[in-house]
Amino acid sequence: MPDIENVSLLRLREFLPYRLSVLSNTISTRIASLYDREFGLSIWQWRVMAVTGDRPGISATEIGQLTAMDKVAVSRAIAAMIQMGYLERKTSETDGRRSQLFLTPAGRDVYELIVPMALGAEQELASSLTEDEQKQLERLMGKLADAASPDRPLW
Amino acid sequence: MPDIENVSLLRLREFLPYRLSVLSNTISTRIASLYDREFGLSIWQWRVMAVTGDRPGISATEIGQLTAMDKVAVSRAIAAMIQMGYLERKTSETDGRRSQLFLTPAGRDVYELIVPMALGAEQELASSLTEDEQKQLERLMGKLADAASPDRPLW
DNA sequence: AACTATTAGTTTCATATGTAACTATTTGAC
DNA sequence: GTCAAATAGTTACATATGAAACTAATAGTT
Repeated sequence: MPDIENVSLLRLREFLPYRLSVLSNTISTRIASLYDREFGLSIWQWRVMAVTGDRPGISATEIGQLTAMDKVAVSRAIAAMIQMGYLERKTSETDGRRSQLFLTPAGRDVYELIVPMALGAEQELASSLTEDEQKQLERLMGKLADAASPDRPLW
Repeated sequence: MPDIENVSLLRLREFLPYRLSVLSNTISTRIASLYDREFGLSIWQWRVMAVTGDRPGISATEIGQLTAMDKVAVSRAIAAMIQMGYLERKTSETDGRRSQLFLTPAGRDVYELIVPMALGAEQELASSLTEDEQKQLERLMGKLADAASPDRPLW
C-alpha cells in the first residue's frame, strides 16, 4: 500500500494569490514598458505624474496615500522627475515642511500624451470583457480587497 | 471661460492595472509574511518548495516554467534552501547539466505544514466570495491573462 | 517662551533583483 | 571524431527597494 503522498494538494498554477500575482505582473510590466520606452518614466514616476496632473499643488505625503507608495519611493520619484524637468516643487507658505508639487509645462505635455495612452491600454484590456463582466470584476476585486485588508483579524 | 483642464480623466484609484497591482501586492505581502514568520521562507523560496514537493526530481528550468520565475531567481532560491537544509540536489545521470531537486526530510516537514496553511489562507480569502463568484473570477482572470499575454499584437 | 512630541521629507545602509557575461555540458553538423 | 551552436545553471555587476536613522519644521503642553 503506497503512502499518501501529500497532506492535501496544492497546485501553484491554480493558487489564487499566485494567479493574481502573475496576472498583475504581466499587465504592469507591459504597460510600464510603454511609459518607459516613450518617456523614460518608471511605474512609480508615472503614478506620481498621474496624481499630480489631476491635483496640482499636492504634497508628497498625499501622493503616497493616493498611489499606495511609501514615502521613500515617493521622494525618489519626485526627485527624479524634478531632475527630468517634469515636476516643480514649492514650499508651502503655511507649513514649511510641506512641499507643493506641480507639473512643469513639459511635464504637462507628457501628462497629456500619457493619459490617453494609459486609458487606451486599459480599454484594450477591458475590452476583452463585456460591460457586464467588467462590473463583475470590479465587484469581485472589491470584495477580495476587503477580505485581504491588513487591518483584519490575522488569517 | 475656463480652459478644459484634462484631455480626459484618469483616476488612478479606478485604473484597472493599478487596482490589480495593489490588490495583488496586498495579498502577496500578507501571505509572504506568514511563510517568513513561521519558516523564514521568501515568496520565491516558497514557490520552489511548492513545486518540488509536488514533483520530486524536478529541474531548475522546469521550476522556472512552473512558477513564472526567471532562472536567476530560481537558482538563488534553490541555493538558499539547500543552505537551510530543506532541499537536496543531485546531478542527472543522463545529462550532466541538469540538476534534480528533492525536498529533504526537514524540507518535507515544512512542506506539509505549509501546504495546509497556504490552502487555508486561500480559502479564507476565497470565502469572501460565493462559489459562483469564485468561478466567475477564475474566468475573468483567464480572459484578462489572454488579453495581456506578451505574445500579442502590441497595444 | 521653553520643551517635548509629531509630522514631512531625505539620506543612509543593507538587501533584493534583473541583465549580461560566464562555465560546463550536451547536441548536432560535417 | 571535431567543432559550432544550444542548453542548464551560476556569478558579477549595476540598479532598485525598504527599513531605520536623520533633519527640519510645526504643534501642543506647561
